[in-house]
Amino acid sequence: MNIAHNHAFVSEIALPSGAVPDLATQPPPKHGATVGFVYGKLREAILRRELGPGSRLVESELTSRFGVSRGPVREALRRLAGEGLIEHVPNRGGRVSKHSGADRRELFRIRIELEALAARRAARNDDPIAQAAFSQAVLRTFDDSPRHVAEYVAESAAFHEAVMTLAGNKALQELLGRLRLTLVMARAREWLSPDAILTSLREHRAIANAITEHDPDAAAAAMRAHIARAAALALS
Amino acid sequence: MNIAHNHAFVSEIALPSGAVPDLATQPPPKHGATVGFVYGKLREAILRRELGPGSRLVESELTSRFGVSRGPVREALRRLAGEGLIEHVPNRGGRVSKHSGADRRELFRIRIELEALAARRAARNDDPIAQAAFSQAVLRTFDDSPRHVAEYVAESAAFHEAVMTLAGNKALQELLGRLRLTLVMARAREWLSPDAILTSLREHRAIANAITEHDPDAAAAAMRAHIARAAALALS
DNA sequence: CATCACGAATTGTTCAACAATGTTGAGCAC
DNA sequence: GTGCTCAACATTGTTGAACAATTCGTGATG
Repeated sequence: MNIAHNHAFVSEIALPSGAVPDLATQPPPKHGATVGFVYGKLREAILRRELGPGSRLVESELTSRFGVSRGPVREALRRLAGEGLIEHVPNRGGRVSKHSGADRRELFRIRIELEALAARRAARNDDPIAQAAFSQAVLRTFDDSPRHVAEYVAESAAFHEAVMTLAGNKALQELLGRLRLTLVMARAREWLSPDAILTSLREHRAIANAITEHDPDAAAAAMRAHIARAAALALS
Repeated sequence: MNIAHNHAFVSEIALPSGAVPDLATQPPPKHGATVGFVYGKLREAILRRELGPGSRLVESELTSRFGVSRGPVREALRRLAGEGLIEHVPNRGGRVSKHSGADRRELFRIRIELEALAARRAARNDDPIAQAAFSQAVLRTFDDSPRHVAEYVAESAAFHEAVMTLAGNKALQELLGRLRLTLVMARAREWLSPDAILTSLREHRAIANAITEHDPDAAAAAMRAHIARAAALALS
């Protein structure tokens, strides 16, 4: 076997410097956490693009790199495959998924519908406790001070999370979480300008207002517009 | 351990007669198909309610019953858990999921949005080949002769499949397939009267017409109405 | 009656082996 | 050189046995 093949895990990674990812160093945690450990590490590596699209994920590589046995590795791979982050071909193992532009557009179309549904349901929620929690959670949205990109990415995730929570649809939350959109969103830094951040922030505000004013249609429409605009930016 | 516990797989099943499910008899198929085999058998048993909600799924039981080792069984269980058919509690194993009425309503709300999106996208598709395939696939819809429930369930699934295909959104198709709604739909026999079948059929027709006439809004609206009505029936 | 230790049942993980499949590359015919 | 066959080789799929860790019921103990 040739060199490139044997060192796939290292050689196919596109890293700025030659540093090998520190996937190996940590000790695998307690009993019952091994699968999650491997899953999390791989997921991170994929989202960070340390494992680029198309990279092979060879079980023996992973076992030695993480210091765990094949069982948990296989289960972690199955899980990643179930979420679409890797593709699994029988007898040929897993590779990190590649996503075409069309794929990403499809994903955003779905996300628009699901998030709009969440906004609509959230606006319909009349539980005062949940409402209070929501207001609390979206407080930051009404702060105009500038943020760094990383800050805003986290803030935005929290906002959408809050809407989802107020919507009170567990299945929806779970589904959206599993949507491979993570792959696209992970590159938010690349297209989020200070201007774009401000626009997004204002849109968040409009959505939050529509929700607290119990206007489902307005909330859904605002959310639609918000995601559609973000999608256009992300897909450009 | 007590009797009920050791025989959980059999004793907790709600079967009309005392017949033991024939899960054991078949030989596990070829290399590379073991996980899928176990997964499929379990999925079937769950959808058939041979494994009722709350039933425990003990690994050792399954290994002996299917004649495979724990590895594939665990992977099949993880997969079922990923799709929400079973719940997996660390160190306590899997149980068949129970779904509350609220859960089912949530699922239908999601399905309405996703199917409406599919109908809208399908109506927008202007590829003549795909259109021809669609027309071909939905031909049966325009046949008024009566059907048995089982026939119609399959026919309906094919119809929605055809819409999804014409929509050309793989992610959507996959997502909807994974939606635990299978659990609810599996009991369609119970609430599908001949009248309900006729109504559904006419709705399918309306949807198909809107799609072939390239009217996205009408198609989406018709699909919404169709699913909403079916949901109301299924949730009653 | 609370609680605590014990043990059985079960899951989580490891390890070593082998079977089945896919891939590669060298040699061979054309 | 091109295309083919075929035999290593790499990798996945599965098995089986073992052991560690965790949960839970139960009975002893205070």
